[in-house]
Amino acid sequence: MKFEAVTIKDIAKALGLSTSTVSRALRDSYEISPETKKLVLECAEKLNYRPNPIALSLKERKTRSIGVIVCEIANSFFSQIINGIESLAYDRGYNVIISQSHESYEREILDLQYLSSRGVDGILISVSTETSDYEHIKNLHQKGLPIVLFDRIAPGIDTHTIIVDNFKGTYEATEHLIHNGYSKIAAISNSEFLSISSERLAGYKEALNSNGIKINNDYIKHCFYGGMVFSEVEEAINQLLTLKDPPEAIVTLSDKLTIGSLKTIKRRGLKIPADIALVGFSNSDLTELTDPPLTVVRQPALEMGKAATELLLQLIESKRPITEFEKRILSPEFIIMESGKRR
Amino acid sequence: MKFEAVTIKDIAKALGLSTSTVSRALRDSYEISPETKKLVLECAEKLNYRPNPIALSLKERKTRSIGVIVCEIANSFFSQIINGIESLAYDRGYNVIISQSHESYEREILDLQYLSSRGVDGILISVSTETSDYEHIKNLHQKGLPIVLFDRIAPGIDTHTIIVDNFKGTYEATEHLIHNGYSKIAAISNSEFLSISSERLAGYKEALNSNGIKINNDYIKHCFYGGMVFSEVEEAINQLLTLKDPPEAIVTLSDKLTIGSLKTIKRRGLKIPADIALVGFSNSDLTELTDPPLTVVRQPALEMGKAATELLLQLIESKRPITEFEKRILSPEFIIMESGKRR
DNA sequence: TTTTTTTACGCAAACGTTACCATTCTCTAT
DNA sequence: ATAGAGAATGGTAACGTTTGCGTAAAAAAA
Repeated sequence: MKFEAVTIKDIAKALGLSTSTVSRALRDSYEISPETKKLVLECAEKLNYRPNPIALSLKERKTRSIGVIVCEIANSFFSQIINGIESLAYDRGYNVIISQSHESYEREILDLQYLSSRGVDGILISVSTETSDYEHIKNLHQKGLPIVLFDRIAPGIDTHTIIVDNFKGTYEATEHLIHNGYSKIAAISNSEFLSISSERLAGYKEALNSNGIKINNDYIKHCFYGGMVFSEVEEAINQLLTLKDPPEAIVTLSDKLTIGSLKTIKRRGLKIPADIALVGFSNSDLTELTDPPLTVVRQPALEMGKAATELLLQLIESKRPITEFEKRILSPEFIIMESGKRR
Repeated sequence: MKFEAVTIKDIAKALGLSTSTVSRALRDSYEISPETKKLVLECAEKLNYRPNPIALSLKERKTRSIGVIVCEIANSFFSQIINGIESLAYDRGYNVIISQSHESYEREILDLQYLSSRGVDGILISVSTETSDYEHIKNLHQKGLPIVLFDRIAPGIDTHTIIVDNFKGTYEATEHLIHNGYSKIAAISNSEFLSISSERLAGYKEALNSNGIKINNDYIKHCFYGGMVFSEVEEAINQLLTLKDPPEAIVTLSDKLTIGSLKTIKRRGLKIPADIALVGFSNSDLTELTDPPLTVVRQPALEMGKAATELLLQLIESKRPITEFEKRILSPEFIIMESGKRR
């Protein structure tokens, strides 16, 4: 059923040449006479010859494709990242193969195995929330497969990493609330395992600290699945609001948590920021349209995707082994709207 | 730099067998004795053998990968679709290779060429807004490459298609406005070339018609880039609002148009629905949180992705040529909130 | 015992391409 | 004249796998 492609052999046969000559002519080798080259090129054009990338892959042991593993595609932040990845990969002639971990450790292992066995030239990965053991990644990396980590970093792997300044993000968000007169500020974070969680929480704590506010551990909630399970967020908010001394403001440390919190708070009939203030990470393009418009920390997702791809291709295409690794940190954008304003 | 994979040869050498025997043992051929099979299997396990899919692809002329072309990944609707595609493809052992057309005809041609030359087994495509000539798709399809069209259909191509009941979507949305007392209802649509545009506009017109409202062509606006260019939407809204007899409600016929319109209307300081009502297509997960909560037509994107993949794999894996094609139409969901309520 | 059948395996070609080595000419310099 | 160099091309192996065909040995039938 599949259509027959024109091969180098067909050209050779048509012209009465050998395949080696044709191959060399196509690659513009100095060994081939100009006339033959012209003949071959014309014939190739006429027959609409397209080199077979699979055959090339087999020979060169390169596939010109890169694998991407994220928890979820249908998430503004990650889809924007993928947009960046795809756009740069496209320019450089690489395919992008997408895999989702759905926040599952097992699935992440399978994805990784699958991609590497499919012979991708390199992998971009943002680890799943369940992942606390990084051996599967480390192993593959030690075997020589180029890997670049982005957003959610796996510690102990010697390679390029690219993240946003998470500390700064929450620091600014928290301080914004403090400057607006809040001092009872809670934080809702992703799983404690994730690098982004500790970095972001550190920013939150430091903002409180340097403004002389004592940290209250009851005000810090972790949602293991980062809001992928809505009830988790609901539960966290409920716990916070039923404390004997409930918080007056909440900082949410990831996109889904922000949206989930907003939804929960509104469903409880509370007004933002009158009853409770809310600021958090989000890359949704609707945050300025919500009620109230959300004050958010926005990550430069497109750039992150591009930068990560840039670094990965650098690793892939480098002749000699690279031992110096870059840790690129992009600055988040802090967009002030209404949801964190003074009451 | 790339790690060496274990091949069938390594196993053969280790066991003093021929590669054919090993190959057959691994495929559990009846020609191989149980003892040899056991030996081979154990050895494969021990050496951590993984079959090389590239070599297989070259031999079988199958890559077990499918290509997807959409205008933009960072769009709720399409990222949800891709989520569906990826999940089903994963289950069936296929890779998903993503390409974006960025609503460009040229780019779509390149994407298609690229994917087919990369040897994907089939393609899922939702055409770009610029595309009005479908020869590039038709050609590939006639050469035998399995293609399934979804959402934005290319006419004149004999294959499976999967769409949402676009007519019904706008019909319901428009009628909802009418039932709420509106009769001056405008429509903002994508490019006239797109199949979804005509289908959705037809629903709008029919709803007006069957409720005895005359169609006013000044009330119908087309945004060629479907809201990818924000100013387009702004312009359309401005034109509508400066008519001598301006509309009192707007139906937006795609996700980006809905969001763009909401943004524009709010920026102009108008209240929804008090000053102007707004309902439209959207798959964003934030529409219930906007101010006001948006009444929307939601497409079952995940299902669409799965269904499209299902149909494509059916095409790919079928032994005999398929001549009977399915046109699957899914029902949209109409979610009533505030933005289309009576004033 | 001899012939036939079955069992269990090896050989080699093929998928499309490239790279190394070899071969045939045609010049040029001695 | 003749070795040597250079130009232009062909032959072949290799990448990893499957598969049709061939064949030795063992088992079954005669």
